[in-house]
Amino acid sequence: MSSNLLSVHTPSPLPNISKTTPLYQRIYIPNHVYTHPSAILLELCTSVKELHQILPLIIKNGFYNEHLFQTKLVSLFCKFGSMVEASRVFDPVEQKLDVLYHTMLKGYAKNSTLCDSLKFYNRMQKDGVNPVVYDFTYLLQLCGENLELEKGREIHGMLIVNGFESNLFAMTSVVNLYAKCRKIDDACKMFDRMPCKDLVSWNTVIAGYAQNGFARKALWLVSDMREDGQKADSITLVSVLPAVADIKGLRIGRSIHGYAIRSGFESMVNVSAALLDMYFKCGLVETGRLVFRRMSSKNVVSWNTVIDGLAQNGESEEAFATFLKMLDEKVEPTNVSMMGALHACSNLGDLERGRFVHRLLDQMKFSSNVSVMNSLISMYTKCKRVDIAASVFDNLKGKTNVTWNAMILGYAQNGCVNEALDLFCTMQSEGVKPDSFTFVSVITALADLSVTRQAKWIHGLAIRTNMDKNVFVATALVDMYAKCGAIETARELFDTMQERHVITWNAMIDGYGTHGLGKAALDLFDDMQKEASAKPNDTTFLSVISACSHSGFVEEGLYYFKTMKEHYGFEPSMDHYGAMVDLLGRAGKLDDAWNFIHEMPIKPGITVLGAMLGACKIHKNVELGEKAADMLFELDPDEGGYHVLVANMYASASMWDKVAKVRTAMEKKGLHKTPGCSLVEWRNEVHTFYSGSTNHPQSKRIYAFLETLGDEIRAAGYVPDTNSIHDVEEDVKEQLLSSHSERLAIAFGLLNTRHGTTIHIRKNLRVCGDCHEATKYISLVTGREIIVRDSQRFHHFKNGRCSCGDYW
DNA sequence: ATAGGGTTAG
Repeated sequence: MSSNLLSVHTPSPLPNISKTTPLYQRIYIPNHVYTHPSAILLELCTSVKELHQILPLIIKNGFYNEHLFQTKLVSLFCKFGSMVEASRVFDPVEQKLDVLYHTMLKGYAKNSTLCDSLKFYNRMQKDGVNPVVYDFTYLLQLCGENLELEKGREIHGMLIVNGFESNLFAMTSVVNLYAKCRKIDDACKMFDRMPCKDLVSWNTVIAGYAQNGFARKALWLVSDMREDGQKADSITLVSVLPAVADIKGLRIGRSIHGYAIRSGFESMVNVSAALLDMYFKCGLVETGRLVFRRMSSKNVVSWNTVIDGLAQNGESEEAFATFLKMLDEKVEPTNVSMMGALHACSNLGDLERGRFVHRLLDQMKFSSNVSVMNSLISMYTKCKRVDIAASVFDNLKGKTNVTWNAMILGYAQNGCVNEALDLFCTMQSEGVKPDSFTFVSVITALADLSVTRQAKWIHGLAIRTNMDKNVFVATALVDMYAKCGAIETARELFDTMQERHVITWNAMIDGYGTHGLGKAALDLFDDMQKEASAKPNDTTFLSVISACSHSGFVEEGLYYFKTMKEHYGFEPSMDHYGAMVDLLGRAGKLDDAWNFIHEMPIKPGITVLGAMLGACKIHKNVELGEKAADMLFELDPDEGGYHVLVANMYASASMWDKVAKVRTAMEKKGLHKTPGCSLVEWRNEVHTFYSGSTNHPQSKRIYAFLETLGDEIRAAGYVPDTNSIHDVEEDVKEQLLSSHSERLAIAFGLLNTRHGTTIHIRKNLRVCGDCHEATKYISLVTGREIIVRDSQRFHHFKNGRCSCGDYW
């Protein structure tokens, strides 16, 4: 027996004794009323072990057969989670009081399965004990937690049989049961039937609506509740604030905050955490910071909320710094803290700090927490290290469907389509059911690949598993078809969707944009503005502006940029500025683009300067191009593509010494030109061609065909643009150009498909000017339609013209 | 009897 348990003679830990305390629990000491020491000892117990140490004392004093001691013992064993010990006390009792049964039932409900609890309930009935309200509330709570709707309905029935139909407590539990089982209409019906309602029942139904996605209804109920004469308490606030966050109802959120301050609930950690979360979800970072700073008491939850809130609002540097500050202030991090820190590292793409968190969570024994490990996998894939992610994945025990999804998505986002598909199959063979997340990941991977056959396969699978009803999945399908060049199919799917989300509209608008169908994109955007269910967001405007850019709609682009800022109040991001520079630059308004860059309120980033450089290359403006390149390389982009762009710009102006300089600089930095690669699908197989490659089985035939084709298109008026090549003879230059990967792929397609078949090509880089010109003529002389998807957009070649109108 | 930070999607 531990010494502190024996030192009960000090009066301080004694519970107060009231007039209703049974006499046999008291002993009399002159001038003082004290509880019997054995009872006090029981009160002080905190574990089964300590309880066993007290037991001999109780037996020695002859209290073991006292009903109250028996009940207390059972209740304590139940509290400590040991139903075996509780039964050991319960079973031998000969004359069991009803209260002993009720205590046992509570124990079962808290510690055991629903099945065991119901078994005990049946035994209790057989023994002739009448159930009390609490028996039902505990059983219903258990049903709610385990989403056991059918069993819950049975208990609801039993409760009516026993006459508790209008009991406040019982009915509140019933309302809670239906709400938890996502039967909010039933919950509401029961709530309406309640003859009188108190704060708890109002809170229950409010939380029910909030958790079932009916945010506005939840907010309505709060005012109904106040009309009913109930004052919102901290639980009401904590229940309703997530609903405010759901609908980004800042105004109502602020007024709730005001009420929290006036009523004094704001000082409660859980209330202020809910407020914090609401502000971050509404995007009010500054207010979030303020609330956090003002919090008089912070706990782990408050820290975690701020860390993740910052990460979600693009303040990942600050999020990570906050995580470190939390460690510094000796707040013990939880799994949620680790996930927040990993989230920040993912956003930053910072492998170094990501690895630091990995080491930390190994030390702190979080490696067995699946959720943390899922975030870890995601972090490594976002930092482009699928290899490390895969090793974490392989070694992880107790994978959930989320783990599989994170890994499949990781592969998909890193261009490892085959690995993603393989894992998708393995997942199913191991009996893990793919969900909407899985489908979105796989569809994204296939969109990248643009293989029609596989596109149809996953679409079919989505239909068979009823996944196509999910908005995210359906949107991914729309995006995939658009990326496969099947823009009409994408639109058909879009039109048949029952529910459309902002992202659905964005995907379709973007699809039209990349196909050069600017008019269709803008028409759709008009439709969207008429639709009440989908409000445009900042991404919508990015798609709209880039659609204008691809179609040369300069005026319209400028108009929508203005509308976005002034009418919709969206602050332009770096991507928006990039799209605007692209819009002006592509259209040849290089000076306007350059001025635009200088008038930007933020420092131009890589996307902006890259767009400027690209425009300078197209329009052969070396002077501005050099300036843009200088600013760009100061930002140190780790991509070889920009150097190649500069080199090509100099080449097209025949400035060969400068070309050589850029090449040397590239070598020094260890950057390489990404080799050009084109894919074409034929007879259920994907054929890959690299620039100048001769390893294809049909290689000889292809090159021979290209030569005759070359003669034909030259006869039709094609003039090779050999300006961009130096150091070799004219005929070799022409040969080099005609062996670009897309030409090989096109030749292969023409040779192997029937006349009239459209040829689909997928290229990893931007189509070069000469190939673009040549393909126009090829479409003319062969009478074939050729669709090329390059890294920027689609080109539909038909009758000697391209859909991009030479805007690309 | 009521709530309470969180893992994968564009």
